[in-house]
Amino acid sequence: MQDGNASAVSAGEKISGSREKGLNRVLEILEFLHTTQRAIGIGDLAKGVNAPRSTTYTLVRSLVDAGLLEMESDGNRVYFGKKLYLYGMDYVRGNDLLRRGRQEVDNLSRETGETSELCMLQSGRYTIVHASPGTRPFRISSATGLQIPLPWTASGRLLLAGLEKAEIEGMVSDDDLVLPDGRKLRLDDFVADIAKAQVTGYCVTSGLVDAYTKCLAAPVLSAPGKVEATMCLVVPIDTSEERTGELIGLLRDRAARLSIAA
Amino acid sequence: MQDGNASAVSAGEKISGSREKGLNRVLEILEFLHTTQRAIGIGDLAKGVNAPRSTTYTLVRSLVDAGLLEMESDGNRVYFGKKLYLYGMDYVRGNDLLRRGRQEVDNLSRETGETSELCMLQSGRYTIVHASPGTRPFRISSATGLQIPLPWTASGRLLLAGLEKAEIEGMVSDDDLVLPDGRKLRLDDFVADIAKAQVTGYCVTSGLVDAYTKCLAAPVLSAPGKVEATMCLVVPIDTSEERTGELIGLLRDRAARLSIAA
DNA sequence: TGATTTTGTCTCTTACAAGAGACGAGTGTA
DNA sequence: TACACTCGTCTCTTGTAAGAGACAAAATCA
Repeated sequence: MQDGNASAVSAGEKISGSREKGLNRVLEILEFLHTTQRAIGIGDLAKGVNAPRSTTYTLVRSLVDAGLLEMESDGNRVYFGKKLYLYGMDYVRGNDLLRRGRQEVDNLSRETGETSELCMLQSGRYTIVHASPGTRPFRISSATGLQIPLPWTASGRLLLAGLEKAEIEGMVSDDDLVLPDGRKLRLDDFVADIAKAQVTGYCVTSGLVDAYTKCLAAPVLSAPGKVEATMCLVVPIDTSEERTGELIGLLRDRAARLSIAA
Repeated sequence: MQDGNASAVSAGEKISGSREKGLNRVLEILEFLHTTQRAIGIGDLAKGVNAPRSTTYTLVRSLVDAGLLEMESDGNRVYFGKKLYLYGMDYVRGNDLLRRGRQEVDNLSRETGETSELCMLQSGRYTIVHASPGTRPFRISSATGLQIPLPWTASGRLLLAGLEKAEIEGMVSDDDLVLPDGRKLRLDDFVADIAKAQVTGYCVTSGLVDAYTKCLAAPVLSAPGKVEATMCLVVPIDTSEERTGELIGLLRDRAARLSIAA
């Protein structure tokens, strides 16, 4: 319900930018930096998150002092800091699934030569948590941390397994149902896909995110029925039936291996 | 000057806990979780950071919603969340030195079999940014993210190269000068060590952190004279002169390689 | 079983942080 | 040389978030 805050960089946001809580501003700043993926001047940052300049200066100073952000050597632009890296490593350490998942993904893409990813739900959004590029001449795009509408992906269909239709509806906006090429998915079809994927224990989508790839995904379970993550392979759309089948088998095997330990 | 906030879990903190800014509370919470290295109940968390319970609940909810923290499945305890991991990866991506440094460290410990580390200053504190365990039967302790008083380490002597004595004094508390075994270092000796290390271009300390290891370190420069990081090897204290020399040579070579690109 | 602590939620007050805006010092650019 | 920027710092006001505390419900203990 109130996850709207995180989602939009500057969406509705009510009428004006009345008095906003400092912490929220900070969360917006972090999210903004995450999307820009580069250091940015404080003035621009203020514009970007739609915050008053004076406030932004104050907050950024706090964050820099704390080490969550770092000032570029030019003394103006800022980006993520070492502290966030350390906290992130703490997260990895405390999270078996992620640690082992990264490993498996790296193995998988080395063995198959295909792009491989570990995906999870991140506050209601589909997120590529770790990606390994594979060895194809054309590097199939996909960066760690990227967030994509659930209906565009095979993993999305697995991650929502077991949820009520109403819940699914709540997590998918109308925009999400519009594919990159302009086609519009029907929510009912999406829900049906999810149910089907849950039964078959894997999912394949073709030409959804772009016209040249298909996506194979298998679920990683934390408890019977509870999908914690997915592993997936992104392969050229003209990959043969046979090889696709092999890859799915391999993928399901590795995903199942990840599922073993709680 | 005001880095005191991060250092002490519950130190002086002035008389009472008058009205504290939400953001600061959050920073304390993160730091607290970083030191405990495990999920913790919200009540305990409030105690730990010395914050009112009601406030803590509010802040934690915000952070969980934002994905910076995650609620354990028991629905009470919290720990770092996926978002922090993603931000951390952004940091790595945007930071050539760290990315390549991790690589070099991993290589180095594989080649030598010794524990190897990449270290940096983190808001005035010595921090092990990345560590690779080596293959010795006794795993020499050292975890990523660990913070240690500067005077206890060889790297510390290199990282402070070029600073004025006054600056050094400001970054080193009296407690920092007391070694784990109770011996007390003289500040002047420490300052002298730093000057010497700068000239020789490497540093070796024996039996400082513990009686069984010595630490070899070499500086990574971001600009002529500016020490950005150090690489170091932690080896048994009885390692021969000859092998120590070899290792230092190797270390300096790799550190220099890291120094090349800005 | 009742006594005691802990947990999560709510309400109300006021101390104080967020924000508006002014300012002087830089930096282009016409 | 003026003009139009942006940058970093300050001051003052007021809307509001931090905090104290009360509660019911759940858990823990004896």
